[in-house]
Amino acid sequence: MPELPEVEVVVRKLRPRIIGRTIRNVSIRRLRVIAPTSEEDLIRTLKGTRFASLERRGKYLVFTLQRGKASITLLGHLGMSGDMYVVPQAEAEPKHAAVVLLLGNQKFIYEDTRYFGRFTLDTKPLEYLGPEPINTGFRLKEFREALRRSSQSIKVKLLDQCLVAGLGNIYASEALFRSGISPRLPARKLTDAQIKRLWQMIPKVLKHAIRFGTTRGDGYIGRLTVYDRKGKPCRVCKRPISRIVQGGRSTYFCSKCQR
DNA sequence: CACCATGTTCCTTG
DNA sequence: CCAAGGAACATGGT
Repeated sequence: MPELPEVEVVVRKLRPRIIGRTIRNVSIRRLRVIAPTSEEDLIRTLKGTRFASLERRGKYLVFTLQRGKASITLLGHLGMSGDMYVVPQAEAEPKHAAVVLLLGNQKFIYEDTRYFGRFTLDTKPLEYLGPEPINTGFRLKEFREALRRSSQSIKVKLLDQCLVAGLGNIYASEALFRSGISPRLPARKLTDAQIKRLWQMIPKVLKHAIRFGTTRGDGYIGRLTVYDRKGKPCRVCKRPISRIVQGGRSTYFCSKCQR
């Protein structure tokens, strides 16, 4: 999926194109993405409302809609392969359109090849999210205490959205590389210095990705330091990058630079 | 055909 | 009860 940086880029582009616009019609092309909301409920709730705001929370898109004075929250998530954008009403729809909203002469498209994402009225997932790693709320003390309480490997722990919201498989590897920490190290074994370094690097890695892009835009994966570079020379020491599996997912790292 | 993929949730196991 | 591990979800790329 798009991780925090990719979601942030989608939100920034989407925001000016939808704010103030009214939803004239709602078309659900794949029921799974609106669960647990029902099709009837979603259509009835959204039709005739106006987009008032759009914010990002972790990897979620939080839409606020208004109908008169009443306010409605709609939660979006891009799963592994989702995207949301606005196109002219006449434009052909993508093969894997999941939800289409008619906005007068334009339409909002949520497309998702694998349909792992969400477009729903159920906002429960937001309650379990940890702090935002950029802008506000990411405190060193809380981060340190949470790591102390876990025996999971630090790489797997970083994917826990309760710890910090928005890191995914790519940026977890990237942040650990830049912090010089082995992904296999149990979270509770990190030294205070390592924790501080990781706490500092997480926002840096994410902000850098928002600014320069990595996995989106033209489908091109830009300058990632370690992710997907198995066997290629470490950009720092030239030794080949390793790939291991943790929690069923790939981790890339440099066994020399990361202890 | 085999294996891999930016995520989350549910079920099983210990 | 809790933590950890693995499968499932669905489609496509190599």
